[in-house]
Amino acid sequence: MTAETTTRSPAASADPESACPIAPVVDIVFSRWTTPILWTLNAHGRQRFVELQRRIATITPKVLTQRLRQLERDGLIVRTYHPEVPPRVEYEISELGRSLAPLFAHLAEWSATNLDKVDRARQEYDTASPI
Amino acid sequence: MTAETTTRSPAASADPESACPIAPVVDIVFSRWTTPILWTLNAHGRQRFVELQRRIATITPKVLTQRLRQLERDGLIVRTYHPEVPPRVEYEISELGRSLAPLFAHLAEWSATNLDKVDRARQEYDTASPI
DNA sequence: TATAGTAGGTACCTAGAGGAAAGTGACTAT
DNA sequence: ATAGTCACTTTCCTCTAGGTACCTACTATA
Repeated sequence: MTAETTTRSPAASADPESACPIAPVVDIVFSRWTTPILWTLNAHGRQRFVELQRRIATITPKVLTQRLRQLERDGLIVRTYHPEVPPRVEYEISELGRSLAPLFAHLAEWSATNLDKVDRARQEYDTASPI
Repeated sequence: MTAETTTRSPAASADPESACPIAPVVDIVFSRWTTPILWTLNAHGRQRFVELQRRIATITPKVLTQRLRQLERDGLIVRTYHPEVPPRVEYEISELGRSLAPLFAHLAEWSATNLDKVDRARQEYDTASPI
């Protein structure tokens, strides 16, 4: 990550953050694989590593581990380790993570309303005369 | 996609899309550089290429062109070419793009409320005992 | 004895996104 | 004659996220 994210020079509308105030949130919430993980944990409740892996399926265990650690560090999920044999680890969404639910619902709503418009725009663009 | 088998096992939520219904929207709206561009166009109105480049600053002209083309194809922005000398091109947000504004506002609100919680969670995680 | 199951860790490697820098075309101003 | 402007385009290069494959400890079960 960019380690100098909190430098706030007043006149510097140079970096992408001052050009876009939601850039930090986008980094945290909408980086690669985080939305499927958060969505799955929110939809199906507390789950073990292999359950997540099975539900998302195209993610590799290495990357799943990375993303889970990152989400845990950001406080969006909670990891519970049970020192049994074989080991058992459970992941669940945190309160902070659950506070994203209305946002996700909003996004799903926009998707339902406008995704076909994007598709149509693409078709128009692709069939238009390439001047 | 996987369209070969007729066996529909109920647990076949394999691809990341079925695991996360908002994945397509995230791809369209929150891919790299798209949020700063959309935010800038929404905040400052119709702008020329160099204005966008100056406001976002860390983006290179090559990537800015790529992202603008992509957003135009998706119908989120409108490009207007004026065949003058020197050439003049103006970009503005489309109606479809403007429909994202409440979503962005929602995101900004979440950011204002919870970004410091993420920061605190990170500090806690980093200072915790690494068992 | 061998195998399966769990939750990862580690080493190596590749593809592709993105950055740097220079070029382009048509015209104008000096 | 030369330089400058705009909106890119092109070429080359780097860097890293992510993929593949294999490894760990431990026990129950066959």
